[in-house]
Amino acid sequence: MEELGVQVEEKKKQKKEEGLAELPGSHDNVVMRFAPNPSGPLHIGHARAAVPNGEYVKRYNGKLVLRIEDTDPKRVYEPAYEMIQEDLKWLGIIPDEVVYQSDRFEIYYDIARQLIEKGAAYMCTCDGADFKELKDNCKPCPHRDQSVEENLKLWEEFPNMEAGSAVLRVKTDIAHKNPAIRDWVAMRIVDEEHPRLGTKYRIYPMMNFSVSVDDHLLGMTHVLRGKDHLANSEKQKYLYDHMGWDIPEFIHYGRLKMEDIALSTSKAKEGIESGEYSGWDDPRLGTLRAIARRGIQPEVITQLISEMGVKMADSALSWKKIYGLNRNIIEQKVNRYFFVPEPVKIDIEGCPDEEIGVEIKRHLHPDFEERGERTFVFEKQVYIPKKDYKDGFVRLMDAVNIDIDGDDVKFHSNSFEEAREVRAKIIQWVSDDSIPAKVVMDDASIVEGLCEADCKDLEIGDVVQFERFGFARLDSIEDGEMIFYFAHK
RNA sequence: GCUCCGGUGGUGUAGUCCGGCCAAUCAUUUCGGCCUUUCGAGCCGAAGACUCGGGUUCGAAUCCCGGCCGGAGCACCA
Repeated sequence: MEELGVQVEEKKKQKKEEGLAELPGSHDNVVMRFAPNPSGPLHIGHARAAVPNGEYVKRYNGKLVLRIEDTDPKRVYEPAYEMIQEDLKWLGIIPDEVVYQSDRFEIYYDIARQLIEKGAAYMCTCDGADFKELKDNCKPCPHRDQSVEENLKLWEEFPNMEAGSAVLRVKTDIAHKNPAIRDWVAMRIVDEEHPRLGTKYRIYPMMNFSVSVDDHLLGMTHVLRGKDHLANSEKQKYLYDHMGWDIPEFIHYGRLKMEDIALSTSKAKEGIESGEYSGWDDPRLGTLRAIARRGIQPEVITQLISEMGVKMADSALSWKKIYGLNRNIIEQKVNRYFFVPEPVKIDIEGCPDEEIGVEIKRHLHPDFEERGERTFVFEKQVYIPKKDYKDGFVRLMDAVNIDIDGDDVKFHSNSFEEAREVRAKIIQWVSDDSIPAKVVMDDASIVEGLCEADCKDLEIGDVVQFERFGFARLDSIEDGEMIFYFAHK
Protein backbone atom coordinates (compact mmCIF):
# COMPACT_ATOMS: atom_id res chain seq x y z
CA MET A 1 0.00 0.00 0.00
CA GLU A 2 2.73 2.38 0.96
CA GLU A 3 4.73 1.51 -2.13
CA LEU A 4 1.79 2.32 -4.30
CA GLY A 5 1.52 5.81 -2.87
CA VAL A 6 5.15 6.50 -3.58
CA GLN A 7 4.78 5.39 -7.18
CA VAL A 8 1.84 7.68 -7.79
CA GLU A 9 3.74 10.64 -6.47
CA GLU A 10 6.70 9.95 -8.68
CA LYS A 11 4.49 9.78 -11.71
CA LYS A 12 3.04 13.16 -10.93
CA LYS A 13 6.38 14.73 -10.35
CA GLN A 14 7.48 13.86 -13.85
CA LYS A 15 4.65 15.80 -15.37
CA LYS A 16 4.19 19.53 -15.19
CA GLU A 17 7.15 20.48 -17.33
CA GLU A 18 7.08 24.12 -18.30
CA GLY A 19 7.82 24.75 -21.93
CA LEU A 20 10.21 22.36 -23.60
CA ALA A 21 10.00 18.70 -22.69
CA GLU A 22 13.06 16.90 -21.43
CA LEU A 23 15.43 15.68 -24.09
CA PRO A 24 15.67 11.93 -24.64
CA GLY A 25 18.92 10.16 -23.89
CA SER A 26 21.61 11.29 -21.52
CA HIS A 27 21.66 14.84 -20.23
CA ASP A 28 25.35 14.79 -19.42
CA ASN A 29 27.70 16.74 -21.62
CA VAL A 30 25.02 17.66 -24.08
CA VAL A 31 26.33 19.02 -27.37
CA MET A 32 23.93 20.49 -29.89
CA ARG A 33 24.17 22.56 -32.96
CA PHE A 34 22.37 25.15 -34.98
CA ALA A 35 23.31 24.65 -38.62
CA PRO A 36 21.86 27.18 -41.04
CA ASN A 37 22.64 27.59 -44.69
CA PRO A 38 24.03 31.11 -45.16
CA SER A 39 21.55 32.19 -47.79
CA GLY A 40 20.23 35.17 -45.87
CA PRO A 41 19.57 36.49 -42.40
CA LEU A 42 17.60 34.37 -39.96
CA HIS A 43 13.85 34.35 -40.21
CA ILE A 44 11.18 33.18 -37.85
CA GLY A 45 11.44 29.65 -39.22
CA HIS A 46 15.08 29.49 -38.20
CA ALA A 47 14.05 30.41 -34.70
CA ARG A 48 12.16 27.15 -34.63
CA ALA A 49 15.54 25.40 -34.69
CA ALA A 50 17.73 27.94 -32.96
CA VAL A 51 15.61 28.53 -29.88
CA PRO A 52 15.23 24.92 -28.66
CA ASN A 53 18.91 24.28 -29.27
CA GLY A 54 19.82 27.35 -27.29
CA GLU A 55 17.37 26.57 -24.51
CA TYR A 56 18.37 22.95 -24.10
CA VAL A 57 22.02 23.77 -24.00
CA LYS A 58 21.32 26.33 -21.30
CA ARG A 59 19.19 23.90 -19.34
CA TYR A 60 21.68 21.07 -19.38
CA ASN A 61 24.71 23.25 -19.26
CA GLY A 62 25.85 21.84 -22.56
CA LYS A 63 27.65 23.19 -25.53
CA LEU A 64 26.23 24.86 -28.61
CA VAL A 65 27.95 24.84 -31.96
CA LEU A 66 26.96 27.21 -34.71
CA ARG A 67 27.78 25.42 -37.90
CA ILE A 68 27.53 27.33 -41.13
CA GLU A 69 26.51 24.95 -43.89
CA ASP A 70 28.08 26.57 -46.90
CA THR A 71 28.67 23.55 -49.10
CA ASP A 72 26.60 24.82 -51.98
CA PRO A 73 28.30 27.85 -53.50
CA LYS A 74 25.14 28.74 -55.37
CA ARG A 75 23.30 29.22 -52.15
CA VAL A 76 25.77 31.28 -50.23
CA TYR A 77 24.90 34.91 -49.66
CA GLU A 78 28.05 36.35 -48.25
CA PRO A 79 26.62 38.95 -45.87
CA ALA A 80 24.68 36.14 -44.21
CA TYR A 81 27.80 34.87 -42.44
CA GLU A 82 27.74 38.03 -40.40
CA MET A 83 23.98 38.43 -40.21
CA ILE A 84 23.33 34.99 -38.76
CA GLN A 85 25.47 35.70 -35.74
CA GLU A 86 23.86 39.09 -35.23
CA ASP A 87 20.41 37.54 -35.37
CA LEU A 88 21.36 34.81 -32.92
CA LYS A 89 22.70 37.40 -30.58
CA TRP A 90 19.42 39.26 -30.73
CA LEU A 91 17.72 36.04 -29.68
CA GLY A 92 20.15 35.84 -26.81
CA ILE A 93 21.95 32.83 -28.19
CA ILE A 94 25.71 32.90 -28.08
CA PRO A 95 27.31 29.79 -29.58
CA ASP A 96 30.26 28.26 -27.78
CA GLU A 97 31.90 27.51 -31.07
CA VAL A 98 31.47 28.53 -34.67
CA VAL A 99 32.52 26.25 -37.50
CA TYR A 100 32.35 26.68 -41.22
CA GLN A 101 31.90 23.61 -43.32
CA SER A 102 33.91 25.25 -46.03
CA ASP A 103 36.94 24.94 -43.71
CA ARG A 104 36.49 21.22 -43.43
CA PHE A 105 36.80 19.84 -46.93
CA GLU A 106 39.98 17.90 -46.19
CA ILE A 107 38.15 16.15 -43.37
CA TYR A 108 35.35 15.16 -45.68
CA TYR A 109 37.84 13.83 -48.21
CA ASP A 110 39.51 11.80 -45.54
CA ILE A 111 36.28 10.18 -44.41
CA ALA A 112 35.20 9.62 -47.99
CA ARG A 113 38.41 7.73 -48.65
CA GLN A 114 37.93 5.65 -45.54
CA LEU A 115 34.45 4.81 -46.69
CA ILE A 116 35.75 3.68 -50.06
CA GLU A 117 38.40 1.56 -48.40
CA LYS A 118 35.74 -0.11 -46.30
CA GLY A 119 33.83 -0.89 -49.45
CA ALA A 120 30.96 1.24 -48.15
CA ALA A 121 31.05 3.80 -50.93
CA TYR A 122 31.66 3.69 -54.63
CA MET A 123 32.38 5.96 -57.52
CA CYS A 124 29.43 6.02 -59.83
CA THR A 125 29.68 7.31 -63.37
CA CYS A 126 26.12 6.52 -64.33
CA ASP A 127 24.04 9.12 -65.97
CA GLY A 128 21.62 10.48 -63.37
CA ALA A 129 18.52 9.33 -65.21
CA ASP A 130 19.93 5.86 -65.78
CA PHE A 131 20.76 5.46 -62.14
CA LYS A 132 17.29 6.56 -61.10
CA GLU A 133 15.77 4.03 -63.45
CA LEU A 134 17.80 1.22 -61.89
CA LYS A 135 17.31 2.48 -58.38
CA ASP A 136 13.55 2.74 -58.74
CA ASN A 137 13.55 -0.93 -59.65
CA CYS A 138 15.76 -1.93 -56.74
CA LYS A 139 18.60 -2.75 -59.11
CA PRO A 140 22.21 -1.92 -58.36
CA CYS A 141 24.13 -0.01 -60.96
CA PRO A 142 27.21 -1.65 -62.54
CA HIS A 143 29.56 0.45 -60.41
CA ARG A 144 28.24 -0.83 -57.13
CA ASP A 145 30.40 -3.91 -57.34
CA GLN A 146 33.58 -2.22 -58.43
CA SER A 147 36.66 -3.23 -56.50
CA VAL A 148 38.03 -0.98 -53.81
CA GLU A 149 41.09 -0.45 -55.99
CA GLU A 150 39.01 0.65 -58.91
CA ASN A 151 37.04 3.02 -56.69
CA LEU A 152 40.19 4.49 -55.20
CA LYS A 153 41.61 5.04 -58.64
CA LEU A 154 38.48 6.85 -59.74
CA TRP A 155 38.47 8.82 -56.49
CA GLU A 156 41.96 10.09 -57.31
CA GLU A 157 40.86 11.07 -60.78
CA PHE A 158 37.65 12.61 -59.49
CA PRO A 159 38.96 16.21 -59.24
CA ASN A 160 39.96 16.14 -62.88
CA MET A 161 36.74 14.80 -64.21
CA GLU A 162 34.13 16.80 -65.98
CA ALA A 163 31.31 18.19 -63.82
CA GLY A 164 28.39 15.80 -63.69
CA SER A 165 30.34 12.85 -64.96
CA ALA A 166 30.74 11.07 -61.63
CA VAL A 167 29.62 11.04 -58.01
CA LEU A 168 30.58 9.19 -54.89
CA ARG A 169 27.72 7.12 -53.51
CA VAL A 170 27.22 5.66 -50.07
CA LYS A 171 25.91 2.12 -50.08
CA THR A 172 22.66 1.69 -48.22
CA ASP A 173 20.08 -0.90 -49.12
CA ILE A 174 19.36 -0.94 -52.82
CA ALA A 175 16.02 -2.55 -52.05
CA HIS A 176 15.07 -0.17 -49.26
CA LYS A 177 11.33 0.34 -49.38
CA ASN A 178 11.82 4.08 -49.60
CA PRO A 179 13.57 4.73 -52.91
CA ALA A 180 14.94 7.98 -51.54
CA ILE A 181 17.17 6.09 -49.16
CA ARG A 182 18.84 3.92 -51.77
CA ASP A 183 22.56 4.57 -52.37
CA TRP A 184 22.63 8.30 -51.92
CA VAL A 185 25.23 10.73 -53.23
CA ALA A 186 27.99 11.83 -50.88
CA MET A 187 30.24 13.87 -53.14
CA ARG A 188 29.88 15.62 -56.44
CA ILE A 189 31.77 17.95 -58.73
CA VAL A 190 30.96 21.64 -58.55
CA ASP A 191 32.44 24.20 -60.93
CA GLU A 192 31.40 27.31 -59.14
CA GLU A 193 33.29 29.97 -57.31
CA HIS A 194 32.80 29.74 -53.56
CA PRO A 195 32.81 33.01 -51.59
CA ARG A 196 35.26 31.65 -49.05
CA LEU A 197 37.12 29.02 -51.06
CA GLY A 198 37.24 30.51 -54.50
CA THR A 199 37.98 27.70 -56.91
CA LYS A 200 40.27 25.79 -54.60
CA TYR A 201 38.10 22.67 -54.62
CA ARG A 202 36.00 21.01 -57.25
CA ILE A 203 34.76 18.11 -55.17
CA TYR A 204 31.97 19.17 -52.85
CA PRO A 205 30.25 17.10 -50.19
CA MET A 206 26.51 16.71 -50.24
CA MET A 207 24.58 17.86 -47.23
CA ASN A 208 23.89 14.38 -45.90
CA PHE A 209 27.55 13.56 -45.97
CA SER A 210 29.02 16.69 -44.45
CA VAL A 211 26.29 16.88 -41.85
CA SER A 212 26.85 13.33 -40.64
CA VAL A 213 30.60 13.68 -40.57
CA ASP A 214 30.43 16.93 -38.65
CA ASP A 215 27.71 15.85 -36.27
CA HIS A 216 29.88 12.93 -35.30
CA LEU A 217 33.25 14.63 -35.26
CA LEU A 218 31.95 17.65 -33.37
CA GLY A 219 30.44 15.33 -30.80
CA MET A 220 26.73 16.01 -31.14
CA THR A 221 24.64 14.15 -28.59
CA HIS A 222 21.30 15.44 -29.85
CA VAL A 223 20.39 16.60 -33.31
CA LEU A 224 17.31 18.73 -33.71
CA ARG A 225 15.98 19.07 -37.23
CA GLY A 226 12.82 19.68 -39.16
CA LYS A 227 10.72 16.71 -40.12
CA ASP A 228 11.53 17.40 -43.72
CA HIS A 229 14.82 15.73 -42.82
CA LEU A 230 13.18 12.51 -41.70
CA ALA A 231 14.39 10.64 -44.75
CA ASN A 232 17.81 12.23 -44.42
CA SER A 233 18.15 10.97 -40.88
CA GLU A 234 17.45 7.54 -42.24
CA LYS A 235 20.07 7.97 -44.94
CA GLN A 236 22.62 9.21 -42.48
CA LYS A 237 22.20 6.23 -40.22
CA TYR A 238 23.82 4.10 -42.90
CA LEU A 239 26.89 6.26 -42.81
CA TYR A 240 27.11 6.03 -39.04
CA ASP A 241 26.85 2.28 -39.30
CA HIS A 242 29.53 2.04 -41.98
CA MET A 243 31.89 4.07 -39.85
CA GLY A 244 30.96 2.37 -36.59
CA TRP A 245 29.87 5.66 -35.05
CA ASP A 246 27.27 6.09 -32.35
CA ILE A 247 24.10 7.65 -33.66
CA PRO A 248 23.08 10.82 -31.85
CA GLU A 249 19.49 11.32 -30.76
CA PHE A 250 17.71 12.59 -33.83
CA ILE A 251 14.70 14.70 -32.93
CA HIS A 252 12.38 16.07 -35.57
CA TYR A 253 10.02 18.96 -35.31
CA GLY A 254 7.13 20.04 -37.55
CA ARG A 255 6.95 22.98 -39.89
CA LEU A 256 6.29 26.44 -38.64
CA LYS A 257 3.80 28.39 -40.67
CA MET A 258 3.54 32.08 -40.19
CA GLU A 259 0.31 33.69 -41.21
CA ASP A 260 0.57 36.36 -43.90
CA ILE A 261 4.23 35.88 -44.59
CA ALA A 262 4.82 33.06 -47.00
CA LEU A 263 8.12 34.55 -47.95
CA SER A 264 11.10 32.36 -48.50
CA THR A 265 14.57 33.78 -48.21
CA SER A 266 15.04 33.62 -51.96
CA LYS A 267 11.78 35.47 -52.63
CA ALA A 268 12.66 38.11 -50.09
CA LYS A 269 16.02 38.52 -51.73
CA GLU A 270 14.42 39.01 -55.13
CA GLY A 271 12.06 41.57 -53.66
CA ILE A 272 14.91 43.47 -52.10
CA GLU A 273 16.87 43.49 -55.33
CA SER A 274 13.88 44.69 -57.31
CA GLY A 275 13.26 47.43 -54.79
CA GLU A 276 9.90 46.09 -53.66
CA TYR A 277 11.20 45.71 -50.14
CA SER A 278 13.35 48.29 -48.45
CA GLY A 279 15.79 45.67 -47.18
CA TRP A 280 16.08 42.55 -45.04
CA ASP A 281 14.34 44.41 -42.24
CA ASP A 282 11.35 45.57 -44.26
CA PRO A 283 8.37 45.31 -41.89
CA ARG A 284 6.55 42.96 -44.24
CA LEU A 285 9.24 40.31 -44.05
CA GLY A 286 9.43 37.53 -41.53
CA THR A 287 13.09 38.02 -40.76
CA LEU A 288 14.12 38.38 -37.17
CA ARG A 289 15.62 41.76 -37.94
CA ALA A 290 12.32 42.98 -39.37
CA ILE A 291 10.55 41.85 -36.24
CA ALA A 292 13.18 43.45 -34.05
CA ARG A 293 12.88 46.70 -35.91
CA ARG A 294 9.24 46.90 -35.00
CA GLY A 295 10.00 46.66 -31.34
CA ILE A 296 9.07 43.03 -30.80
CA GLN A 297 11.11 41.72 -27.89
CA PRO A 298 13.24 38.63 -28.45
CA GLU A 299 11.82 36.99 -25.31
CA VAL A 300 8.50 36.78 -27.09
CA ILE A 301 9.98 34.63 -29.82
CA THR A 302 11.84 32.47 -27.35
CA GLN A 303 8.72 31.99 -25.29
CA LEU A 304 6.53 31.15 -28.25
CA ILE A 305 8.91 28.68 -29.80
CA SER A 306 9.57 27.03 -26.47
CA GLU A 307 5.86 26.68 -25.93
CA MET A 308 5.54 24.96 -29.27
CA GLY A 309 8.13 22.45 -28.31
CA VAL A 310 9.73 20.01 -30.68
CA LYS A 311 6.78 17.87 -31.63
CA MET A 312 6.25 16.61 -35.14
CA ALA A 313 2.89 18.26 -35.73
CA ASP A 314 3.06 21.46 -37.73
CA SER A 315 2.11 24.67 -36.05
CA ALA A 316 1.02 28.07 -37.19
CA LEU A 317 2.22 31.15 -35.43
CA SER A 318 -0.24 34.00 -35.24
CA TRP A 319 0.66 37.64 -35.08
CA LYS A 320 -2.09 38.11 -32.52
CA LYS A 321 -0.28 35.88 -30.12
CA ILE A 322 3.03 37.62 -30.76
CA TYR A 323 1.44 40.99 -30.23
CA GLY A 324 -0.37 39.89 -27.11
CA LEU A 325 2.77 38.59 -25.48
CA ASN A 326 4.81 41.53 -26.62
CA ARG A 327 2.27 43.92 -25.20
CA ASN A 328 2.48 42.18 -21.85
CA ILE A 329 6.20 42.74 -21.77
CA ILE A 330 6.50 46.27 -23.09
CA GLU A 331 3.34 47.71 -21.61
CA GLN A 332 5.01 48.31 -18.30
CA LYS A 333 8.47 49.10 -19.58
CA VAL A 334 7.54 51.66 -22.14
CA ASN A 335 6.58 55.31 -21.69
CA ARG A 336 3.57 57.09 -23.07
CA TYR A 337 3.56 59.95 -25.50
CA PHE A 338 1.15 61.74 -27.77
CA PHE A 339 1.23 61.19 -31.48
CA VAL A 340 -1.34 62.84 -33.67
CA PRO A 341 -1.73 60.95 -36.95
CA GLU A 342 -2.89 62.97 -39.92
CA PRO A 343 -3.15 66.13 -37.86
CA VAL A 344 -5.89 68.67 -38.33
CA LYS A 345 -5.27 72.14 -36.96
CA ILE A 346 -8.12 73.55 -34.96
CA ASP A 347 -8.63 77.06 -33.68
CA ILE A 348 -10.70 77.02 -30.54
CA GLU A 349 -13.16 79.88 -30.49
CA GLY A 350 -14.05 81.45 -27.25
CA CYS A 351 -11.21 79.93 -25.38
CA PRO A 352 -10.83 81.79 -22.09
CA ASP A 353 -7.50 83.57 -21.66
CA GLU A 354 -6.67 81.71 -18.50
CA GLU A 355 -6.60 78.39 -20.39
CA ILE A 356 -4.13 79.57 -22.97
CA GLY A 357 -0.51 78.94 -22.32
CA VAL A 358 -1.19 76.62 -19.43
CA GLU A 359 1.49 74.05 -18.86
CA ILE A 360 0.10 70.56 -18.64
CA LYS A 361 1.89 67.57 -17.18
CA ARG A 362 1.24 63.90 -17.73
CA HIS A 363 3.06 60.94 -16.27
CA LEU A 364 5.37 59.06 -18.54
CA HIS A 365 3.58 55.96 -17.34
CA PRO A 366 0.31 56.12 -15.40
CA ASP A 367 1.25 53.16 -13.21
CA PHE A 368 4.79 54.32 -12.45
CA GLU A 369 4.64 57.93 -11.39
CA GLU A 370 8.24 57.85 -10.24
CA ARG A 371 9.37 57.83 -13.84
CA GLY A 372 8.50 61.49 -14.07
CA GLU A 373 6.33 63.45 -16.38
CA ARG A 374 6.25 65.13 -19.71
CA THR A 375 4.94 68.61 -20.18
CA PHE A 376 3.22 70.43 -22.96
CA VAL A 377 1.61 73.78 -23.33
CA PHE A 378 -2.00 74.25 -24.28
CA GLU A 379 -2.66 76.80 -26.98
CA LYS A 380 -5.70 78.22 -28.65
CA GLN A 381 -4.60 76.44 -31.78
CA VAL A 382 -3.82 72.74 -31.49
CA TYR A 383 -3.66 69.68 -33.70
CA ILE A 384 -5.92 66.69 -33.32
CA PRO A 385 -6.15 63.44 -35.30
CA LYS A 386 -8.20 63.72 -38.45
CA LYS A 387 -10.08 60.61 -37.40
CA ASP A 388 -11.31 62.39 -34.29
CA TYR A 389 -12.34 65.53 -36.08
CA LYS A 390 -16.03 64.79 -36.10
CA ASP A 391 -19.01 66.82 -35.07
CA GLY A 392 -19.68 66.55 -31.40
CA PHE A 393 -18.25 66.96 -27.97
CA VAL A 394 -14.71 65.85 -27.26
CA ARG A 395 -12.17 66.42 -24.53
CA LEU A 396 -8.56 67.22 -25.24
CA MET A 397 -6.76 65.07 -22.75
CA ASP A 398 -5.90 66.93 -19.57
CA ALA A 399 -6.97 70.20 -21.16
CA VAL A 400 -10.38 71.43 -22.24
CA ASN A 401 -13.65 70.24 -23.71
CA ILE A 402 -14.59 71.43 -27.15
CA ASP A 403 -17.56 71.34 -29.44
CA ILE A 404 -17.00 70.56 -33.08
CA ASP A 405 -19.60 71.64 -35.58
CA GLY A 406 -18.38 71.56 -39.12
CA ASP A 407 -15.65 74.15 -39.41
CA ASP A 408 -16.56 75.67 -36.08
CA VAL A 409 -14.67 74.54 -33.06
CA LYS A 410 -15.85 76.14 -29.86
CA PHE A 411 -14.60 76.05 -26.35
CA HIS A 412 -17.13 74.30 -24.17
CA SER A 413 -15.72 73.89 -20.68
CA ASN A 414 -12.70 72.61 -18.90
CA SER A 415 -14.08 70.17 -16.41
CA PHE A 416 -13.21 66.56 -16.81
CA GLU A 417 -16.37 65.53 -15.02
CA GLU A 418 -18.53 67.10 -17.65
CA ALA A 419 -16.81 65.15 -20.36
CA ARG A 420 -17.06 61.97 -18.36
CA GLU A 421 -20.73 62.45 -17.78
CA VAL A 422 -21.56 62.54 -21.44
CA ARG A 423 -18.97 59.81 -22.11
CA ALA A 424 -17.16 62.11 -24.48
CA LYS A 425 -14.13 60.89 -26.34
CA ILE A 426 -10.94 61.96 -24.65
CA ILE A 427 -8.30 62.44 -27.29
CA GLN A 428 -4.65 63.29 -27.61
CA TRP A 429 -3.51 66.54 -29.13
CA VAL A 430 -0.33 68.56 -29.72
CA SER A 431 0.56 72.21 -30.02
CA ASP A 432 2.89 74.08 -32.33
CA ASP A 433 5.97 72.92 -30.45
CA SER A 434 5.37 69.36 -31.65
CA ILE A 435 7.83 67.41 -33.78
CA PRO A 436 7.10 66.11 -37.27
CA ALA A 437 6.98 62.34 -37.20
CA LYS A 438 5.95 59.42 -39.27
CA VAL A 439 5.15 55.87 -38.42
CA VAL A 440 5.96 53.04 -40.78
CA MET A 441 3.15 50.55 -40.40
CA ASP A 442 3.40 46.77 -40.60
CA ASP A 443 2.30 46.81 -44.23
CA ALA A 444 4.98 49.41 -45.00
CA SER A 445 2.44 52.18 -45.43
CA ILE A 446 3.32 55.44 -43.77
CA VAL A 447 1.29 57.49 -41.37
CA GLU A 448 2.38 61.11 -41.19
CA GLY A 449 1.81 63.06 -38.05
CA LEU A 450 3.13 65.05 -35.15
CA CYS A 451 4.50 63.79 -31.88
CA GLU A 452 4.71 65.81 -28.72
CA ALA A 453 7.75 67.95 -27.98
CA ASP A 454 9.13 65.75 -25.22
CA CYS A 455 9.78 62.99 -27.72
CA LYS A 456 13.02 64.84 -28.33
CA ASP A 457 14.41 62.98 -25.33
CA LEU A 458 13.93 59.61 -27.01
CA GLU A 459 16.83 57.63 -28.35
CA ILE A 460 16.96 55.44 -31.42
CA GLY A 461 15.68 52.02 -30.51
CA ASP A 462 13.34 53.23 -27.78
CA VAL A 463 9.89 51.75 -27.83
CA VAL A 464 7.00 53.98 -26.83
CA GLN A 465 3.29 53.75 -26.54
CA PHE A 466 1.54 56.48 -28.43
CA GLU A 467 -1.65 56.87 -26.50
CA ARG A 468 -4.69 55.69 -28.42
CA PHE A 469 -2.48 54.83 -31.38
CA GLY A 470 -0.29 51.90 -30.46
CA PHE A 471 3.23 50.81 -29.69
CA ALA A 472 6.11 51.89 -31.90
CA ARG A 473 9.88 51.92 -31.95
CA LEU A 474 11.96 54.95 -32.80
CA ASP A 475 13.96 53.89 -35.80
CA SER A 476 15.71 57.03 -36.97
CA ILE A 477 15.63 60.79 -37.08
CA GLU A 478 15.99 62.39 -40.48
CA ASP A 479 16.06 66.14 -41.02
CA GLY A 480 14.36 66.71 -37.73
CA GLU A 481 11.61 64.22 -38.50
CA MET A 482 11.24 61.27 -36.17
CA ILE A 483 10.61 57.96 -37.88
CA PHE A 484 8.94 55.21 -35.92
CA TYR A 485 8.12 51.62 -36.80
CA PHE A 486 4.74 50.41 -35.70
CA ALA A 487 4.63 47.33 -33.51
CA HIS A 488 0.98 46.76 -32.74
CA LYS A 489 -2.01 48.27 -30.97
C1' G B 1 1.85 7.53 -57.69
C1' C B 2 5.33 5.65 -53.90
C1' U B 3 7.54 6.23 -48.80
C1' C B 4 6.89 8.48 -44.18
C1' C B 5 4.63 11.67 -40.55
C1' G B 6 0.80 14.29 -38.19
C1' G B 7 -4.67 15.74 -36.57
C1' U B 8 -7.11 18.79 -28.73
C1' G B 9 -11.18 25.84 -28.92
C1' G B 10 -9.62 31.20 -34.00
C1' U B 11 -4.18 30.34 -32.70
C1' G B 12 -0.39 27.92 -29.63
C1' U B 13 -0.24 24.24 -25.87
C1' A B 14 -1.15 20.38 -21.33
C1' G B 15 -3.03 15.57 -21.06
C1' U B 16 -1.99 10.38 -25.14
C1' C B 17 3.57 6.24 -23.71
C1' C B 18 1.28 3.41 -18.34
C1' G B 19 -7.48 4.12 -20.17
C1' G B 20 -10.88 6.22 -14.87
C1' C B 21 -8.54 12.00 -10.73
C1' C B 22 -10.50 15.23 -18.19
C1' A B 23 -18.29 17.51 -18.15
C1' A B 24 -10.24 18.44 -20.76
C1' U B 25 -4.95 22.71 -18.65
C1' C B 26 -2.65 27.27 -19.44
C1' A B 27 -1.62 31.37 -22.76
C1' U B 28 -3.33 34.35 -26.59
C1' U B 29 -7.93 35.80 -28.89
C1' U B 30 -13.12 37.50 -28.93
C1' C B 31 -17.37 39.50 -26.26
C1' G B 32 -19.65 41.75 -21.90
C1' G B 33 -19.17 44.53 -17.06
C1' C B 34 -16.24 47.47 -13.47
C1' C B 35 -12.32 50.80 -13.14
C1' U B 36 -9.25 54.40 -15.57
C1' U B 37 -8.44 61.77 -18.28
C1' U B 38 -5.30 55.89 -23.88
C1' C B 39 -9.73 52.24 -27.64
C1' G B 40 -3.33 50.41 -22.92
C1' A B 41 -2.99 48.11 -18.21
C1' G B 42 -5.84 46.05 -14.08
C1' C B 43 -10.20 43.45 -11.92
C1' C B 44 -14.74 40.37 -12.71
C1' G B 45 -17.51 37.35 -15.98
C1' A B 46 -18.41 34.75 -20.52
C1' A B 47 -17.41 32.32 -25.35
C1' G B 48 -14.81 28.46 -27.76
C1' A B 49 -11.75 22.00 -28.84
C1' C B 50 -10.58 15.99 -28.22
C1' U B 51 -10.98 14.91 -37.31
C1' C B 52 -14.86 11.00 -38.41
C1' G B 53 -16.76 5.91 -38.09
C1' G B 54 -16.34 1.28 -36.03
C1' G B 55 -14.09 -1.97 -32.29
C1' U B 56 -11.89 -3.49 -27.28
C1' U B 57 -13.56 -2.15 -22.22
C1' C B 58 -17.65 -1.43 -16.61
C1' G B 59 -15.08 3.01 -18.57
C1' A B 60 -11.49 5.89 -24.43
C1' A B 61 -8.80 12.46 -26.04
C1' U B 62 -5.82 8.23 -24.41
C1' C B 63 -5.59 1.31 -26.94
C1' C B 64 -6.88 -1.32 -32.07
C1' C B 65 -8.83 -1.07 -37.27
C1' G B 66 -10.61 1.84 -41.30
C1' G B 67 -11.94 6.53 -43.63
C1' C B 68 -11.18 11.80 -44.06
C1' C B 69 -8.07 15.96 -43.85
C1' G B 70 -3.22 18.14 -43.61
C1' G B 71 2.14 18.05 -44.17
C1' A B 72 6.96 16.28 -45.70
C1' G B 73 10.26 13.45 -48.73
C1' C B 74 10.90 10.87 -53.46
C1' A B 75 18.00 15.75 -56.38
C1' C B 76 24.86 15.65 -58.34
C1' C B 77 19.92 21.87 -52.60
C1' A B 78 20.25 22.55 -47.49
